Amino acid sequence: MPKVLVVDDDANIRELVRLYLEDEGIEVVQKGNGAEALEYTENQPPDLVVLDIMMPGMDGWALCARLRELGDMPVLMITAKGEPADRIKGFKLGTDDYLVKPFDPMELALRVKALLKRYRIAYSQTVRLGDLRLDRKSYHVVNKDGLELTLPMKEFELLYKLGSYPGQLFTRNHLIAEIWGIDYEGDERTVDVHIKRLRERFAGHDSDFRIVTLRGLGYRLEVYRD
Amino acid sequence: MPKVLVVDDDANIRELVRLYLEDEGIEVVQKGNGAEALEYTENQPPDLVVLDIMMPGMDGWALCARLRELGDMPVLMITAKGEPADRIKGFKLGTDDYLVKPFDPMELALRVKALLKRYRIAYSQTVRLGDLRLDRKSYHVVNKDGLELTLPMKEFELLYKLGSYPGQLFTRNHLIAEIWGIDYEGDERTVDVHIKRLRERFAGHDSDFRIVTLRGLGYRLEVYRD
DNA sequence: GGTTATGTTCATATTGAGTTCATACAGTTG
DNA sequence: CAACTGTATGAACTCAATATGAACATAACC
Repeated sequence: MPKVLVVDDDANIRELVRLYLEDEGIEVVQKGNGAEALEYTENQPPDLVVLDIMMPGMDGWALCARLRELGDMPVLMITAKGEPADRIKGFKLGTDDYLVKPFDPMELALRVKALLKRYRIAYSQTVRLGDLRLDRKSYHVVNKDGLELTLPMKEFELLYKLGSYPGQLFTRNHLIAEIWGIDYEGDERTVDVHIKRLRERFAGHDSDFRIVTLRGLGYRLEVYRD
Repeated sequence: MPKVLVVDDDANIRELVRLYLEDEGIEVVQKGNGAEALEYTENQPPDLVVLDIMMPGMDGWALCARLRELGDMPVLMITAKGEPADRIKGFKLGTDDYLVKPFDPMELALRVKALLKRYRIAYSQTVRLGDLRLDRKSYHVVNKDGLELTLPMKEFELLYKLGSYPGQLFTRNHLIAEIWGIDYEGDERTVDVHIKRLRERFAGHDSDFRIVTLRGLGYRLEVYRD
């Protein structure tokens, strides 16, 4: 899950951006000023920065350069200035893309995704399991013939998680922490039940994968074909 | 109906682009080389140009500049080169957006639409749902037989939004942000009520679509026929 | 002003995803 | 091959999320 740092003094805009990016399965961290953004980036550099160039008492261009020194990540600029001169200056400094206010948040999301893709930052909305495709946008499982299957949320998340790292072992705790949240208080056996349901759901489809139990350890998904 | 000129030496790519743009209600004119593109533009300048920068025996950048002299329309560049230097050059010449080959034609269509919107080029916003057509200009829903149905604004916006991205999941938050505005303070359940009204409104018409609930997630519109 | 159309809120009914539980089964170990 | 431990499974149960009907509020219209 890629992490995007959004730097803007306007909390409304930050929230707007967060909403749209999170819908795309992108983690969003918000900072309201350059100092906080720099401090955060020093410790935990994000994968990409969305930066409003016009913030009070701050040189956005300098901030951009400093951020890139720290993390060397792509930066998408937001600017209210539409003058070509400014845009060019931004690009010279190494901005990777820009948007002019007021912008369509959907377009922002599209551009962020395009940047992540261009910079090959691990990010995929979809997971492929043989002929199956898990689409996180629609929570659909689609097979090659276009047959669709809608899974309940937990089942989908579980299969998606397992399928994201085929062959890798996941302990119940790990799965619970990822899907149910770190503060889940319920029974570990719940995972078993969802695994069971996934298994029987894909039993007839002479599957492209199977979920293997590692006794005493957890589960692992194995893909047959590719 | 906006008109877009597509300039590329590869007829396959031109066709691909045409297909996707026409689906969006955009008229497409194709030219295979710069000379033809210039000649056409002199007489009937299009609203926007999609231009492949890498064509044999031709300086794409010069062509871009010449086209803009003639019509001063936005230009979307397609390029196989990903180097920053080239991108900057493109932007200096006044390119408004660009895509790197190989590109997702859907994304191209999205960007073209965004550009048209940004440049306030009249663009009838319609969405097709099977035999239904949602016309955002009149807030009318028209079926194949020409029967019209005027929806209340919120219902229309909701159906329009869902129908713009069929199959895609929309959270309530997302829908509220888009339709009611980011600072809407009201109840999330309001969305449910409008969904319900849409459902019963189109219940009898053995519909072209249906709105599916994804429990815990949101809603999704599914189209049956096309 | 009266009337209708639209939008929102609220109370209640309904659903089904998620969880728990009891039991059966399977793998492991001495 | 017991005895034990971990997992599978079917079914019951729970409860939050959604659907729904209706009241209410507000804007548009005549």
